[in-house]
Amino acid sequence: MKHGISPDTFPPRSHEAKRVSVVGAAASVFCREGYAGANIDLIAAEAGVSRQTVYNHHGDKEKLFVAVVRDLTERCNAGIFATIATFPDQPGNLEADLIAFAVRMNRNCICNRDGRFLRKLIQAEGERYPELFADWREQGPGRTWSALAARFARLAFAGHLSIGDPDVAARQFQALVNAELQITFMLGGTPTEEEVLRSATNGVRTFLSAFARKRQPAGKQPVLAHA
Amino acid sequence: MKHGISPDTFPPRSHEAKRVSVVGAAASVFCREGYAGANIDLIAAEAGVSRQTVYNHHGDKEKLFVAVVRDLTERCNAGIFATIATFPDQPGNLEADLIAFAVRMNRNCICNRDGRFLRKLIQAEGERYPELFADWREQGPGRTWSALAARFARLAFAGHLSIGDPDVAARQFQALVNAELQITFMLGGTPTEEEVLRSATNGVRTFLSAFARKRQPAGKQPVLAHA
DNA sequence: ACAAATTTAGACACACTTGTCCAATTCGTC
DNA sequence: GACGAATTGGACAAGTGTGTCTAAATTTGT
Repeated sequence: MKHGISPDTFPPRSHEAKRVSVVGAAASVFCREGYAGANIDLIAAEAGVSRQTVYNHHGDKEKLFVAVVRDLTERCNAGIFATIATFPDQPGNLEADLIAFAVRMNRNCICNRDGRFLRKLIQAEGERYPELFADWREQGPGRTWSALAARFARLAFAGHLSIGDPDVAARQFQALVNAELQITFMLGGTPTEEEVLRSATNGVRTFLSAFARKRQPAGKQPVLAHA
Repeated sequence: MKHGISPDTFPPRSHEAKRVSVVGAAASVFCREGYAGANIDLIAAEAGVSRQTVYNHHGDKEKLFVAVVRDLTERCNAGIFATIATFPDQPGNLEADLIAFAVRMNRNCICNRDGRFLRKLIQAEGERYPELFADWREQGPGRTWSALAARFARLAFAGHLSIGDPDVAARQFQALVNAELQITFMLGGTPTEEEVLRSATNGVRTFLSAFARKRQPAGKQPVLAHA
């Protein structure tokens, strides 16, 4: 059964496939039940492997937890940076472009599986494993905020916005755009596409009301006059 | 020892005092360790009572957890409404008054012991006990948001602000004022007085930039020109 | 098809936790 | 000082979870 085209992708497939399957199931169970409440047997069952395989691959409950956090952190950061790369540097319609960007950010980074899981793990276990989340804090918020701030600074430099401190503006943008999703996030739920769009729309409009450039060529004001 | 003035407050003191002591210790341990990780022996030790006393008073781990949540919800809501009562209806200096209000809200409701504990319990166990947090959601966010929105509506009606939807404005006010505290909140920390003040100041300034009334008597613009 | 590595199911020891029971002690009240 | 209620510390059974071990079954590479 080694003739070129085999239905299973690769020789070392099952092994690696099981590893990621275990990490995925572990993320789900750790988030649902908390670290203390998580049960290795349940993780193994949910991953479709035996308990012994879990121990063979990751050795320990705590090591498995660390692997889960590292995995989530890595994928979440990648997603956030990929989305920041789609920031509208030369906006046609500033309001519409920023709303679309905010929706992308929410859908691909904040509300997706990895984002919700990582957020919950940080909230639940962040105090108990401070050193574990240190590199999340450095490479996550530490880098993404300034990356986003740089994009807003460029937008201001190009004359589309009037911003005092780009770091503050970036954080306030995020806060405004998620303002109406806080309670849903708190309870671990996933907001509907419509809720995301409405929160983003309201947030971007307020953001632009506050940061629209003060002096602009006559007759070329950005379109904000909906509400 | 029942003569009017006794050093210990009341006849039925020890009994009730122990009850609240247990609930307080339980809140602390449930938050630190999660429901599954919380240990009755540890709660008893932290409350300074024996394990049997915990069972005598609350009967069950789950009943104790419910008592903790009810207690926290009640006190938090009381604090929030008491603070909303101090909303500046007739502001002398709108910016300064709103900043002071935001700082009060943070210090007395969001960052204090009860606020942090309740938030963490909701985030950690909200999915697993949906019915338990139902009345929190109704009487907590459900009422406090509209109470705050009503205050902003009055402020707009009196001509101090130009607001489209008061509910949206109230949520965005909260989001802006806490924008720079999100990461600290996530990790369960307590921001410093200075961080609270800075976040509130930046948030209120942006809020007023967005919602300052559009037409105002000449020469009476609110003071926003710091940054 | 064969040999090596991996996976599996089950049993197992060990530790921990919950909730109960009970005798001894302490506390509040008269 | 004495009575009754509450509290304490400890022992206890039952259940659960972690991590290890083993022999059998399966999969993988050659």
